[in-house]
Amino acid sequence: MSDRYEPSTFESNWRQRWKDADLFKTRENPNAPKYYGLDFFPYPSGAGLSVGHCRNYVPTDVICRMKLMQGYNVLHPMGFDAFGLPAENEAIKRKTHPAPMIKGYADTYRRQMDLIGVSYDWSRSFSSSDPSYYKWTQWIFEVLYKRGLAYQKLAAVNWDPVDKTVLADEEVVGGRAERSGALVEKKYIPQWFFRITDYAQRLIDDLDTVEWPEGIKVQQKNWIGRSEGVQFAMKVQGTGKAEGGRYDLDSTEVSTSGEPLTFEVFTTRIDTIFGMTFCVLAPEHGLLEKLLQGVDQEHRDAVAAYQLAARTLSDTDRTSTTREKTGVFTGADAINPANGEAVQIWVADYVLATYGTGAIMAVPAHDDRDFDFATKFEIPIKQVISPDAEGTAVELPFVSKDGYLVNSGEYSGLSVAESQLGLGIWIEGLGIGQRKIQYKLRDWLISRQRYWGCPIPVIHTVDGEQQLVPEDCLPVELPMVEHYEPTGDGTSPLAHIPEFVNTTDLDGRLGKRETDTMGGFACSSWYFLRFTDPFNFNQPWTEAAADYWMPVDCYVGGAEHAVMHLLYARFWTKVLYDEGLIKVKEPFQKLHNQGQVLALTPYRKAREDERLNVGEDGVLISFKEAAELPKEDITHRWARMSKSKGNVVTPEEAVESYGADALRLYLLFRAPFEADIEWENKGMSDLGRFLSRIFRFVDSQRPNYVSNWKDLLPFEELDDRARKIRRATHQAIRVVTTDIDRFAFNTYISGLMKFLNALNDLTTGEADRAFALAVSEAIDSLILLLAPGAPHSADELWNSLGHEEFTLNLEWPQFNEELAAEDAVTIAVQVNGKLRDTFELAVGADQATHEAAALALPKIQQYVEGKVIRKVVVVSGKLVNIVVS
RNA sequence: GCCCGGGUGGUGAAAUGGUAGACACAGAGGACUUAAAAUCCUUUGACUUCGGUCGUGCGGGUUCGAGUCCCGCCCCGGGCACCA
Repeated sequence: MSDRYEPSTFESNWRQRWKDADLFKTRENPNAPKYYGLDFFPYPSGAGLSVGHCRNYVPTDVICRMKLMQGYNVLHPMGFDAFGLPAENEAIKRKTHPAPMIKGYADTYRRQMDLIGVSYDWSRSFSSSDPSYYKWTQWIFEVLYKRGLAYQKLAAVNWDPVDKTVLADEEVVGGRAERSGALVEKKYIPQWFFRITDYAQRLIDDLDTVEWPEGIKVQQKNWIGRSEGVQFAMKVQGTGKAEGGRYDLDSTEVSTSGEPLTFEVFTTRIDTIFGMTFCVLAPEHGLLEKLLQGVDQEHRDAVAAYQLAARTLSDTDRTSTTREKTGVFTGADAINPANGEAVQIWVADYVLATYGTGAIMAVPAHDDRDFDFATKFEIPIKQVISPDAEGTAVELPFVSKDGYLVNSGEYSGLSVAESQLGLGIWIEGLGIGQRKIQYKLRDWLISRQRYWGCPIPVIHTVDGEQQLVPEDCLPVELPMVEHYEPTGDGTSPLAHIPEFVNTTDLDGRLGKRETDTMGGFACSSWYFLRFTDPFNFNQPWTEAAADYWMPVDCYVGGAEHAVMHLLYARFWTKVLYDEGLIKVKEPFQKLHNQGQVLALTPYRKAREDERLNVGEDGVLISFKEAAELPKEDITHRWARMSKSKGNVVTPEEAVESYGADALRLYLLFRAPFEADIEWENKGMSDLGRFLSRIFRFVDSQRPNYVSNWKDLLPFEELDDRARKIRRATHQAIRVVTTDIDRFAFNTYISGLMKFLNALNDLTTGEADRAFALAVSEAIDSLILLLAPGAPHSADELWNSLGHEEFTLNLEWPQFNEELAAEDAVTIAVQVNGKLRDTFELAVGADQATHEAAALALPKIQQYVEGKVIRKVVVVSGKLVNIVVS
């Protein structure tokens, strides 16, 4: 063996030997605890992996390898999120079919993952587009359907009337189709939804039971958007007789049938109800049709025109915050139930039809949006909240909830909190409304009018009824066809394949299959369950397998999935729990988000005729281009590694030039796991040098190596040097074990470096028997502690000492607190909190000894002389602080 | 605008309220070498009258003691964005 790290001479050999030995096959020893380590389900893109993608695979691998050595049964699988739009678009571009294409890409991913030595059990691998997998995706769809959680309803899509196609939100720019330039319309077509809103509260509550980054939990909570408020009915003035109440509804400014028209509003600020000076209905509000019958022609036309405009505007533009508020008066008034005053009813698109009731009470004095609107349309503004109980007038809008009511009848003088409760109860007592909890969360739209996805297992009968495809007829297979491109009429390409569409229903009559497919997020919402039992032909998983392996102990991936994937997977897990199919309510016990890998990327200054996108201060150029331009025209910036930026370093390049273990250690060492890495190839050679130092150390100590040190060391009389070697060893075991457990991989590696430095310092001079035994323990420990991070090198080193086993099959070293303990510590001495001196003290000395020793120091006496000692703080084993005055 | 992260030497970074800068990189000096590479050793926060003084984005506070806790700001990154 060499005395340096020469990856080309051994790394690929070890990978072959691991493969031949089936080393990574999941072991299921009875009585052993389990550990389930999982990386996010990747979509295998044609660009292949970059070293950036390895950022999460390597740390998960390190922790799984350590857990295995610690005696756990480890499940560490990998598969591919193959269905979905990215794959289909790529296949269309390449004029090929997505199935073979994605298979090829997945093979590349697998080859690259193997190349860096990640210990995946490939025997459990699958793709979400495998019929044997999506059969069960459909089966779970049916579970949801039967529980009333999957339903079809009309929903708006962006429709391009020229290209006759459905557009994604990002394909609509300024209300026009990016490609055709046509004014985009909202088209209502039936779409499938999952009723995730039923689970809103549980999705909030159970976040308390998982160990996730706090930021991700907050993002999910914000997304679900719970708010507490009051929903109540408003009556339209003059549209009915008063029911003996306090309102004068006999006015006939607006007259219709005689039935009072009402609409509901939701507010979180019921305390401001006396400040309501108008109401706003969303342009899509259902009341408008009736309401308009009773108003004059002029108002009717204005509202109709406004509604038309709202319909053609894209959601993105409509909700742009920079846009000035728009709206029209309906000509009708409503009654404020709090004080009986008439308030104008307006229509404006700043009120969303899809949230709450699609109508609001507007209180311009205490709401920014209402204030803007009232100012523009010269609607009265009435202050009803004041920062103090005296009712001081303040600059409006005053939106703080820290205040007191004024001009609010009998509620004047109460605090916001008190009056919210009181007014809520009053409204309920009046029978016109109730306190209510609203969520921003919408139902999950899963329909895609696209080919490359999991077919929805529904049959539409001639009577227009829906039937589920019976379980024994699953999966509804995606037909292999040559043409699968979007069709131009807004329907799925599947709708144009008669052999697919035409079928018989459960009663033997002609029926039509559902032709929408499920969006990719459905497929990735349960794959972690399938990994527990991936080739079960009869069930999605066996109870025993899921009960044993679930939940995922450690789930690792990018923070960009903070909401969507993680929320959907949690939702499905809860539904499956409710159905009694699994025993966990949450799928992922611990979650970790890796930082990004950034690469230095060249940009050039914009030319005079060029306009840059917002937030950009240069034009992205290739490295080739950068080499040709004058230096002063180029700036380099750190940008996320991606093929489109041309700044990618591939695992192949890294392994070829620096070695897989050097790459792995560099990824671990360069920065904390959660932090971004600024990539530098040189960093890999730095870590390669560290590996070389280990090889050199082992090589130099080989003559002293005693392989059965374990049997002999306990009986050996140790001198000071041997004791120090053992201390360094056990301290290293302690720090490495805890660092890997707490996901601190950078300090894991620096712990190894420190250990090696200590060993190099301690292994000088003559070798005796005690030394040889202590060094042998140190060598074994060093190799084993290195093994999760640099498995090729560890196996090579272990082998070079005459051993046959794979390090992965060895036991993880245990540390002994007594051996790791220092016998003397350095005590810091402070005077008034400032460090003045230090001294050595035996471990375990009492407080009086600390204090006496500190005060005896000449330097300290100088500082204390002539002053009164007020107090002496002693932290045993750490410091003495003398407070003088 | 709101919500999350983060701001520590020349650089990447460490640090359960207890000696700030561990571990590396880069720099400087030296050893080995004909020379280079590789390797090894020493040194490296700033200032200093060599006694010390100052230092973790800024300003306050709590504490015997604050990078760490609290309050108010500034800057950078990310998420949400008219959700009533």
